[in-house]
Amino acid sequence: MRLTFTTWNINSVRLRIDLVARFLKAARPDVLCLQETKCPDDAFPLKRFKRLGYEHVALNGQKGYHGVAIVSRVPFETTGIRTFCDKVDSRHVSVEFGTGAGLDAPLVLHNFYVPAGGDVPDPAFNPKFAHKLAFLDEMKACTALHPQNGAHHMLVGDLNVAPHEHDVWSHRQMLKVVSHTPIECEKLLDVQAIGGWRDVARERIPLSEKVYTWWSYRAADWAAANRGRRLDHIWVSPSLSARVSDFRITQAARGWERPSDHVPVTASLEL
DNA sequence: ATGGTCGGCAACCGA
Repeated sequence: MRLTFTTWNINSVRLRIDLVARFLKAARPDVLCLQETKCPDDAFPLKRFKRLGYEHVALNGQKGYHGVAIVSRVPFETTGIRTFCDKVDSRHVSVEFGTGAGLDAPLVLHNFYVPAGGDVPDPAFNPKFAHKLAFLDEMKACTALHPQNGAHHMLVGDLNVAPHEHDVWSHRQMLKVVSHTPIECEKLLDVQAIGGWRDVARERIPLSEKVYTWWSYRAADWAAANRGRRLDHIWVSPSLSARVSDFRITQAARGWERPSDHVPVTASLEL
């Protein structure tokens, strides 16, 4: 069977629910992982997702900031929420799909919203950057994110780091800009390496090619400037690497009316 | 070199 997964930082799920519906009707992923829902769980637009065919929902929201959600057409069996850096921030939710749906092994899916880290790339002067680095250190130390048993694993989300040279529009001009500083790139790649994760985008698109999933709201013309960054990621365990049959970035969504500054990133797996 | 724009929620904070 084929399962399709999308990750999208929606920057308010309530404000942009019509854009979500537009994407879901066109792309029909089986599973949608959202970040920055900015929505308490009791205000999440459940009915709209149900009408669209997404009846299974795992929520970790909070008022005003952050917030993650997984909505699915396929039932999942268990859900989990992890906290990092002793904060109650809603930055993680996971679900496990069982073999009942036709998979040859269970599949654990982690959805993350890593802290953005503020503006000043020095942890001694900027507590938000210190928090981001500590968050990445905790991800590295988290054994649940070191997939090594018989299950399949995926880790998706807005990781707020563009780790490779061509994950940003200008490596040279971004070296001191939070999201592409050497220390956070190294830490994110450490999380990836210790878990044995495969970066789906970079397994399919050469490192020499520019790839972006985010374009700033502050550009007068985002498409003309094209000063993007690849902040949104889909990682899979080695057991799934050869089963990825499609990967796409829906860049057109950045040009929709009142868009998120992030676009949907989608991978299909043959399970 | 600097400031540029969003969303939440009601003055700024976070991005």
